[in-house]
Amino acid sequence: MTKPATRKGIPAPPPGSPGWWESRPERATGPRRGRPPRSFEPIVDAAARLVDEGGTRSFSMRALAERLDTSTATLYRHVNGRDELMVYVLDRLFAEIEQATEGPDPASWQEGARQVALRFHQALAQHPNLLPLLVNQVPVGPHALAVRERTIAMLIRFGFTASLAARAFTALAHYVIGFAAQQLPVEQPAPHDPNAIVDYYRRLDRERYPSINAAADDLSAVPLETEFLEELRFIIDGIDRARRRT
Amino acid sequence: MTKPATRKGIPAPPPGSPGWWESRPERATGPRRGRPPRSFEPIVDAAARLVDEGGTRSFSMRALAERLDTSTATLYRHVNGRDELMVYVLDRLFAEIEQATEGPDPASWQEGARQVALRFHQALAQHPNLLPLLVNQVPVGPHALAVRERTIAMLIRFGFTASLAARAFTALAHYVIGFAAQQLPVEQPAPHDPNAIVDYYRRLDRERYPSINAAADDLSAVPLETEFLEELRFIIDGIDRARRRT
DNA sequence: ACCTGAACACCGTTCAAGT
DNA sequence: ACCTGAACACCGTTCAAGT
Repeated sequence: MTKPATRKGIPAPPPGSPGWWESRPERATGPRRGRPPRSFEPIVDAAARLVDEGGTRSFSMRALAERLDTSTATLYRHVNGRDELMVYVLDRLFAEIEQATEGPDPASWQEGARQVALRFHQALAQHPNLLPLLVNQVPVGPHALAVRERTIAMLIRFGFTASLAARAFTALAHYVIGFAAQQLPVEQPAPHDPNAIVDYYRRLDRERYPSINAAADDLSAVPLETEFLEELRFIIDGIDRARRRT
Repeated sequence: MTKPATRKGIPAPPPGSPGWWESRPERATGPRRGRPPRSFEPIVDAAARLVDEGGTRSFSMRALAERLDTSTATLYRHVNGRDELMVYVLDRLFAEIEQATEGPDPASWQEGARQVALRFHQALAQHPNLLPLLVNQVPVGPHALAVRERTIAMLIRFGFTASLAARAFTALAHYVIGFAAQQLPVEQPAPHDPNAIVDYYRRLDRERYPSINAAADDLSAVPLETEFLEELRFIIDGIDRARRRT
């Protein structure tokens, strides 16, 4: 576990004793500006780091307060609660994806769609512990909206109707999220063996599960990103067929 | 909240007082059989019902013990812990999906694939609170394996290679799970307005998000299952193109 | 042999009381 | 004005002690 070490054994000097105020960290050095020194953004920063390291499950307001050398009650003066905090932690993920939608148009819309989906997948693969935040939460933070807007606009420039473009974007997002949910090692600090599930399939009774067995050998040889791209091609090809129909 | 009413105000008769043993519920009426009266299965049953009603987040071993009129310590004599319990609760979902894979072969593999995916989707729509159990858990319970085996076997009978059949099944599962994660109201006992997100999009600055706005009107008119089926067609059409290449 | 009250080490959130 | 210790009402899990 990556829980920060407790300070329980090392109590801070009691209030009033010499130097107790100096021991408070991150004191504003100058006069107060518009924002207090430990305002919203640094809290989200620290929360994102904690979730990245230990997962949403082990994340706690107490651990966050500890990391920021403050109390949970102080956190609640800047943030409306754990759930709200997680909304902003999730938008941090889309800041990384946003880059993939910048720059000039790709050679084809297929290439553009592939790039956004792949970048989304890679961002999740790099921060798998953020995935649970995508369950029951359509990302509507500013970075998430930017990714959505630019991708749909790109498809429209390539001749998509607005409604098919939106449907295509959503289908891609659904696939990326489902893939991550099933294939990425979420909140398992123990070393995650990607072949464990294939081994499990292979050890199954061959008579009872002949087709699963027949496919298991093939599955094990393929790296995760190849599998992602092969399945992704299904969707992009299917979108292409729908586009030709319009 | 659907938490069962606490018995705190109404303590059971103290051990030793007359009739205290009789107040214990579900006592085996006959002699003990191989299994104790409150063994694994009834515990999973009750757990599945609790998760269905209140979600994984509000589910607790204490609430489960209360519902079964026993103590948490007793639960731990039959079950290895909350996580193990959730594995078996999830397999309950696949028992419902299994039916869709029984019976004679469909007219086409497309029809068969569509049916399994739709049934999976409908099972999740009926039990949305089970969805978080699909994050980071490839379902390997007996019913989940049966669905996997029969679907892959069906595709093989229609001329698929084993590896393409497995990839197709996985792609469909990923899509269904991702769709459910984003579109189904998970653990929100408050009335969930499916148009809320579309309204949110429509209220966005039209200059900053012109493409999102252009698509929003179309999205709102379509019922959830239609959207599911339209996106599903992308994948099935894409699988078809891959099949023709082999 | 089987069960459980009570404990242990945690949670998210709030508020009276401090400076 | 700003901060926080301590409390409240919870968790999952364990174990000594009961019958």
